[in-house]
Amino acid sequence: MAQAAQTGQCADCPIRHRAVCSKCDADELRELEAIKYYRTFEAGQAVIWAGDDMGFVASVVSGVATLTQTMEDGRRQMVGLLLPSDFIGRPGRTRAAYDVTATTQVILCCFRRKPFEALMVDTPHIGQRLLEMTLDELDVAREWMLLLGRKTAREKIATLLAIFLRRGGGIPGPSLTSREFDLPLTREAMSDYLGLTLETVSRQMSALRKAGVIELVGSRHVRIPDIARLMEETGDDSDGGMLV
Amino acid sequence: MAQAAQTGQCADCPIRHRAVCSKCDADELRELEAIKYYRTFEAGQAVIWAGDDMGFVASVVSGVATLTQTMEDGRRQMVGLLLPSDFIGRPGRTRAAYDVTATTQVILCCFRRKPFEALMVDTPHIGQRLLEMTLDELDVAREWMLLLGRKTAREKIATLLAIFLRRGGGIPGPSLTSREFDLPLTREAMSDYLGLTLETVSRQMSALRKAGVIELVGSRHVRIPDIARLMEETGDDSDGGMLV
DNA sequence: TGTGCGATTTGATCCGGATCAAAGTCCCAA
DNA sequence: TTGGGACTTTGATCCGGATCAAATCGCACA
Repeated sequence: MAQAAQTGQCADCPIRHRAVCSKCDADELRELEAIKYYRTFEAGQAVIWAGDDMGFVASVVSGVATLTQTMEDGRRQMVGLLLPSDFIGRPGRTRAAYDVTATTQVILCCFRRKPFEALMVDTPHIGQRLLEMTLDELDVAREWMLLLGRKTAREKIATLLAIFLRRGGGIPGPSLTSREFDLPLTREAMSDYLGLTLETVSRQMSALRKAGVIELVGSRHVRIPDIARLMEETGDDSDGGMLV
Repeated sequence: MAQAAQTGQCADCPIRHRAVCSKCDADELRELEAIKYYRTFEAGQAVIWAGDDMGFVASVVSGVATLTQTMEDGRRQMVGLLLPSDFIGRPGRTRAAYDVTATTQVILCCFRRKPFEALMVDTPHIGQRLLEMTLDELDVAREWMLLLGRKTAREKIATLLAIFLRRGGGIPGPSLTSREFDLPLTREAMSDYLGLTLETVSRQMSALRKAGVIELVGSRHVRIPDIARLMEETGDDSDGGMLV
């Protein structure tokens, strides 16, 4: 959205700018235009369940959705956090592999699968853009694996807050050292993200509050008085994550 | 390798068949041929370190290598297991993001980056193939996240053994219910894969041995007397993993 | 045939996060 | 304005896996 605003183009649908057409070439956009439609989901609503037929691919226009995997006995792990401009679905796959759930109101820009795939064949740079995005997602997944496998509960929470900070707004400059925002996830969804229980998430949020790393207004609004201080808690190399 | 043998083509270099050229079209292969070269690494040898300049992309011809991430204090997490036909490197990235290490003798089929990227522009189906492979890797990463976040130590070990079983040989048919193989990883590398300590890996291997789920010949050779029994231990839906 | 060293196993103990339980808070609807 | 329900916090206790420590195995090499 921020980028769209900067270029003055494609204000209503990020996929034009970021997901498919990095140059906004007119001809290809006309094709995409013809097969796109919008859908809105309310907070808590399921977009699709794993195993369901999925006749579309989509780009998140606004709001937050999650990708989760569930084991037979109910253990759950989030495997994707979908923020505006993120892509949902995969060409060539007709059944959803994961549960997709809106955690806030979400607007999706959908493309029917078949025409989208046909368009990809004719338009190499849609495929190129999708490759770039998928490689970025793979990097995200690998950072996430380090978090799940090796970080402590406290580091996990700090890292998640840093991720919201990074993805929610611009990159903080030297003059901007504090930030505040609303958490788009419940404590339970945070626990699904981090591989913890919701009680541990709550306890560690309290611990970070008591340590002065964060301030809480209600349970969902967070203020970070000192971003550098938060980054120290993540276990990551100093501001490595913020520089990418 | 198995597939290459089946088609009777591309016996020496899997990238021809699986990584880049799913059809083995002659013209494109000639181009690839011109920029490819082989490198061999011994067990334990580093292929490249995170942050190093990386002038090539490559396909694993034989052997096993790993992708690992390390935190400042030494905590380590494996984020990729590279088996024959897997691809290393990413177009457009000049510095390695992860440590790559050979865990057995490894032969790589390398392509110098620049010519490879140039070739990708002219040859859409190389890009398409790479997109498919990257999407598959993303699915692997997401399964791995579920393992790291939610599985018990015993389930983790059983899952890893099942992964070796699946990727090491063909898909077991109804008549083939047992299998044996050499572990390509040390206990320590297994612990880096699973987000455990090496002591826990060793203990759980012993536990599975005592329970009759596996048999050990020395510490590295494993026999699985009953694959279905092993699958029960993984925590996954019954044989879901074997059917893909 | 030792000898030394890395890899592995096993034992004892500790601790971080899970589990079980009970309040507390907030918000919406009647 | 109050009652109910979802979400969150906090407390008490437990337990799986980490940590610290010490054998044991296996093998290349003198």
